[in-house]
This record gives sequence, structure tokens and C-alpha cells, in this order.
Amino acid sequence: MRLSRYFMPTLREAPSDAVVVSHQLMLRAGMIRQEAAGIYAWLPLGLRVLKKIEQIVREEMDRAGAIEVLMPTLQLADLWRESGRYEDYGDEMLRITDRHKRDLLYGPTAEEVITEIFRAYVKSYKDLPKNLYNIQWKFRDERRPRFGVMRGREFLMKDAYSFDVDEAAARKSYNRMFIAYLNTYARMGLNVVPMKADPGPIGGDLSHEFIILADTGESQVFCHKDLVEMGAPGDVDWDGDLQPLVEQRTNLYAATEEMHDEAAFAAVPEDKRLSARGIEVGHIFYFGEKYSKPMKATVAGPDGQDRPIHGGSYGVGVSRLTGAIIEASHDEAGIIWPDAVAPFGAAVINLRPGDAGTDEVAEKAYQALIAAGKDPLLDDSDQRPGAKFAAIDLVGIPWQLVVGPKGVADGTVEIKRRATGEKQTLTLEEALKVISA
RNA sequence: CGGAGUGUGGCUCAGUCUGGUAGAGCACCGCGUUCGGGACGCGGGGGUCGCAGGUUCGAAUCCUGCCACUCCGACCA
Repeated sequence: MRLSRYFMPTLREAPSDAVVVSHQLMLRAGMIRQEAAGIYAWLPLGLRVLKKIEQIVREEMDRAGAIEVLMPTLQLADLWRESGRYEDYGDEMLRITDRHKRDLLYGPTAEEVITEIFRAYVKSYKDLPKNLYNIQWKFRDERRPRFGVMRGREFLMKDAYSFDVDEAAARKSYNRMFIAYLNTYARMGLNVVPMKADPGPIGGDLSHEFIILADTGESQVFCHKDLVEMGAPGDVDWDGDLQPLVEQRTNLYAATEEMHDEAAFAAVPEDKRLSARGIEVGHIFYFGEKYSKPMKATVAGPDGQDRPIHGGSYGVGVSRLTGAIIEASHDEAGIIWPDAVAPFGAAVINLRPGDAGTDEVAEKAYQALIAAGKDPLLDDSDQRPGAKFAAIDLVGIPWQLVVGPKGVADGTVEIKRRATGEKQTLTLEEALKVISA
């Protein structure tokens, strides 16, 4: 992409209504534009990041055996009356009436819809387990939206739903999602810690929040230090026994403020106790027959008798992650995107557009990076060098390849790694090799 | 939803108390000088001061109502 033809409206100063750093930087980098409280338009740069995150989530869901569907944003109120949640949900649910005076709602989640779909087709235990997911916009009319896209009213969420014949089978589905989540966040360059969460009315131990650690996180969290650096399991035998991998994490202490147990935390060796701020970027839980019973989602068991399926649901805040990643990865100059989610893989900065020498080298570098699949941004804008550096630092592109008249004169370019600030002066060929490595 | 606050050009803000022909910086346009970490000079464009009503000879400024947004708190991907 050539910057001169792109739409990347960066700001030198942050709008005053942004208080958290990710919100400020997203506005300054021209990623989003607020249209109403908690409702944002995604500008080209923001959309690129959002799509990359979405795609990682999708790939890891697929790998774990989940199957993608797309459910509507608008749902029929009657479906929610069946589950009993239409009245329970309260003002957070945006209710809509269509021209025929039918009650609709903008989905805050999709347990009812997926259960309706499932029950229409699946009749036998032999068709289980199944896990269906969708990545769709949700709306929750938060009393107080804030923190930019991290607590918007409209947000993009991946929600997966598992269907199993009994609790033991549901636990296996749960474990698959647990591992898939670890892999998902690891690919985005995040250290994530699964923490025991409030399981709600169902009880049991099958509810975890996935928390990334960031100084600006909105909740206080407590955990065993080893969890932070434990890493992700990667690809595993998804049909095998995942319980040991899960227990390796869940046996160490980790809890958010609401679930915190001082006594249990005190039992963690003192040098391993970590108290930090965290941001919730995922939540998984098992809810058993909560929806299948009232909505009559049953399958025939081996004995021929119908029984309600055991369900679980698994959410990832896709749009929230754009903000959360920035919270975890930025400096005074701006955003530092992990390579996997960066809007562009590299920026070629032509310090003097119009100069035959720099134009030629910059174009050559740009074409080579395209060929290498780095999806580069070519800064061919007519600005002074300082302004270019500042803007490219701000938007956080992982590699900068600087083509200036001095370098061209002696056959070199400069590359800079955004994350470390490390600069090297190399020939173009060497530079391309480093960036493409 | 309780409490607090803010709405003035794309962004940051002054002007409001004490009514008298709407300002600055950044951004934008033109020309020139510049050009390796957000340059400089000269010239220029852009705002019915959130909306509606009221008071007044005269309202960004005072009064009333409404709307939007933000912050703090209780709740949540």
C-alpha cells in the first residue's frame, strides 16, 4: 500500500475524551473513530488489525475442531422468552420492534440461536460432540462504556458453543477450548493466564477467564508467576486426553479479585506470588443443561431415550483484543504491534520522494517486500523525515526500512525494529533478508 | 443507575465569572526557503460557539428546557 493513496489520518494530539493509552493511540493512529458512546467505526488501519486478530482466532478454532457458522445480529425475542432470558437480561439488551410490531433484539450473545439451530438438526448422541462458533458483532447496552474498544457497547466477539451427551464429554470439549485459547493468545504475542472464574449458578470448576497482564488492566489479579511464562501447548492430539495439560495450568494458583482467596494465595511460595493488573480477553464456561432443557435441545442416547445436551460457551473479545494488545505493547512513541497482528509487516520510508535515487531504491524495496509477503506500506508522502518517522512509530509497524539520499549515495538503507529501536545500516539485499527472515 | 463535569473550525485549548462584530497552536490550501526524528517565512480557506426557547438595543457569555459526550462509583466479552 502506498501511503499517498491510503487513508491513515494520524493525529499529533490525542482527543481529550480518551483516557486509557490504547484508546488514545488507536485514535491518534487513525484506527477508529467514535460515532457514539461505545460505538466505533473501524478505519482502514484498525480494520486490518481487527481482521488479523479475527483470522488467528478462526484458525485456532478450526484447528481445535470447532466449525464456523454465522448467526444474525438481530434475533427474535420469542427465542429468548423460551430460555427465560428475555426478561432477565434487563436494560443491557437492545430491544427493537420491526414494522410488523414483532419484538426483536440485537444479540448480546447467541446461546439461544445456536441452540435453536442445533436442536433442529441433531437428534442422536452419535452426532456428538459438536462445537459451532461464529465471529459476529454483538451489542450490550453497557451502563457506562469506556476505555475505547475495550468496553464498547458494540463489539466483535467470537463465541463458540459445544454440545455433548453428558458432563464428562462436555469436559473434554471444554479442555479443547482451553488449549485452543492458550494457542490463540500466544500467536498474538500475548502472555495470557487462565484464571478461575465465577461459574455462576451451575457451579463446578469449569469456568475460566483468560487474562493478559498489563499495568493499565481494569482488574486486580493474583497468580503463580510460572503461569505467565508457561507458554502455549501448540498443536496437540485434540482427540487425546487434554486433562493433564489443563491441570498443569489450573493446579497453580490464579484468580481475579472476585475469586481471590488470600489463604490459597499465601500458600504460593513468596517469590512466585504475582499480583498485577489484568485485562480479560476471553471467558469459557460449561453451563450444562441451562439452555437445552428449557429449549428442548435433546438427543437420543444409546438407550433410545431423549436427553438434554450438555452445553458450554466460549467467548473471545476480538475487538477488545485490539485495545488489549496495545495496552500490553506500546511505548512513548506509540504502538508496538506484534508481527502476527500488525496492520503492515513493514514500512518503506522514502525520505525524499521525487528524488530519482531514493524513488528507485524505495520502489525496489517495496516490490521485494510485496513479493516476500510482508504486506508493506510505502511512505511516499511529501513530508519531512521527522514527521514520517513519528507517524510510522506511532502506528507501530514492526519493521522500518529507511531510504534516504545519503544511504542511496553509498549503496545502503537503514532498517529499524520498532519493538527494540535497534537500527542497522545494510545493503538493500541484506536489509530485505533480515526483514523477511 | 447515583454523583461530578464538559460541549467554541479536523485535533488541543483560550474567551464565559464582568454581555458589545469569534481567537491561538497544530492540521489544511498557495508561494518560497528547507529536508535523516513531528521545519521556517509570507499569504489564504474553514466555526449559525451542541440544540431549542427566553431575557436584552445587543448573547459563545445570563436564564430555562432538552440532547450528546466524558469522568468517579456499583455491574460486564
